[in-house]
Amino acid sequence: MPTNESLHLSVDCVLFGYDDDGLKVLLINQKEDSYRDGSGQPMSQLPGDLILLDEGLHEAAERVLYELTQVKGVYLKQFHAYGDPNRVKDHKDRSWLRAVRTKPDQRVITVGYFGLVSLHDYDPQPASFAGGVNWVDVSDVGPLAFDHNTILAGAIEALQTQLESHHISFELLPKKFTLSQLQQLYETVLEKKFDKRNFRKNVKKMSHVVPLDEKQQGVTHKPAQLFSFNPDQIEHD
Amino acid sequence: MPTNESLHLSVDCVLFGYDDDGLKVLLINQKEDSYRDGSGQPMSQLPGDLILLDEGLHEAAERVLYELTQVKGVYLKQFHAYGDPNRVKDHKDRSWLRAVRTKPDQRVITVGYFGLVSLHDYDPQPASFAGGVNWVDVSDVGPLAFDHNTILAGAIEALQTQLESHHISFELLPKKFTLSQLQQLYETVLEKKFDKRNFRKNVKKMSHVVPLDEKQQGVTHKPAQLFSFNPDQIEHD
DNA sequence: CAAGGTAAGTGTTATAAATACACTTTTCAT
DNA sequence: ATGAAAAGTGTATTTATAACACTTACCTTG
Repeated sequence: MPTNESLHLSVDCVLFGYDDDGLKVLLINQKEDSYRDGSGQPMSQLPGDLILLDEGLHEAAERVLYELTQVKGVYLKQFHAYGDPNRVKDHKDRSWLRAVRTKPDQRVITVGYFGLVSLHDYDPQPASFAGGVNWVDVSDVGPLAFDHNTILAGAIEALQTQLESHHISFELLPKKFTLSQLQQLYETVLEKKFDKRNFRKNVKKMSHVVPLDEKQQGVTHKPAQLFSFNPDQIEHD
Repeated sequence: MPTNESLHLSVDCVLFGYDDDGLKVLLINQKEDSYRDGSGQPMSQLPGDLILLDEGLHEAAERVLYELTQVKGVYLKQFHAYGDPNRVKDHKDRSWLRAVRTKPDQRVITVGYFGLVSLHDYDPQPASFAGGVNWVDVSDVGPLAFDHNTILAGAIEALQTQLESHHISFELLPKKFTLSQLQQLYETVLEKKFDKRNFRKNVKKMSHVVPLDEKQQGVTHKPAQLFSFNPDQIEHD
């Protein structure tokens, strides 16, 4: 039985997009008709690619995302490497690999990166050369190719952990945001409710969240005070 | 100028060993005389190896440690992947690579694992086929080969973070331990002092630390109560 | 066998952080 | 002018953290 002669390395990117409508993840589904799951649905996967010989891991993740979304400067963070020798050998994944890779049997180790973009200000215009590119609500994600459900779960966990410890929430919000938006973001990502008054008390202690001389406009209720992040105030690691 | 034609993957293990004497890390120094730093000192490095084609990442880390220390069942956790294209190309590292690798110019991406062992009960007997194998106090570690100082720093950070969030302290302690030993472990790893009474108050709240009907013996002072970890009480992720 | 050395063990008070909880205000729409 | 809708605001309670010093048990030695 012929097995892999060599070993390849890829990055897979879990790009989270957030707007008032929820937390989404960018998925692509392959054009190839043959690549469908049992029920004939085209199967989705995380954007990823083999890394080039002279590029770093972070660089590779940036390239993958740029090629897909044309967006640069996305916050990106490595969270885990996945190296099960059989991670790309599931039956359901074979047909697509045969269609798209010269060596479908090669073993691929992948390094997972998660990225954060705000979907408020603009839509990162998925460049859809690779087939359909969709933002899918994280709670509506169905079965993905390979071990991509596992990778997504790892990314969500990393995002939850880091939302509290590092100051990354602003990567998911518009430049100017209300405290209710900030609270909703926390509630969505961490999947729990916060008390409004207590939440705001805590925000007041954060020196990197600064109130603007500006109010929300065009709403049918009392307009909220706008805030922004002051990057200078963020303590880095 | 010929550059890498292929890309290889290794694991590097940061094996932490703890005893009443401090936190150590297992380093190997290469036999090859040629492999010395500027001042003629033999250079040390973290134990690591290319992964085999049919083995998983975790498995590979287990193998590397088993080959070096003959110890199985070590707590092992992946913490980061390092993939700078030039990470093994530093001048200081070339001579050894030429001596030991068939393709010294190949690019190597490495996945870092940290491991924890208690040095109280026994000495894991470094199997020294690979040259000198030494436990070095983490604060005495000098310059290492490749980017291994960076990797070590990453491992220490991961250990610090996880000592508090996950319950891994017992991996570094003898099966039966005193509260003073536990406190010292925390103080050593986290590099800060704790108040004895407050520390013990907190430990009493941890259901996975259980008092034994047994006291310390052979000490020249009031013998301490012994405790152990109850693995059933540890909430897993 | 008494005295001294050594680390173990123990409680209280003060300060800070987290939680629980309900009404008033501002704007827009009708 | 009225109603709808979300913004905005304060206090009291509970819980966690922090600071702090003396007594106890065992071993050693003289």
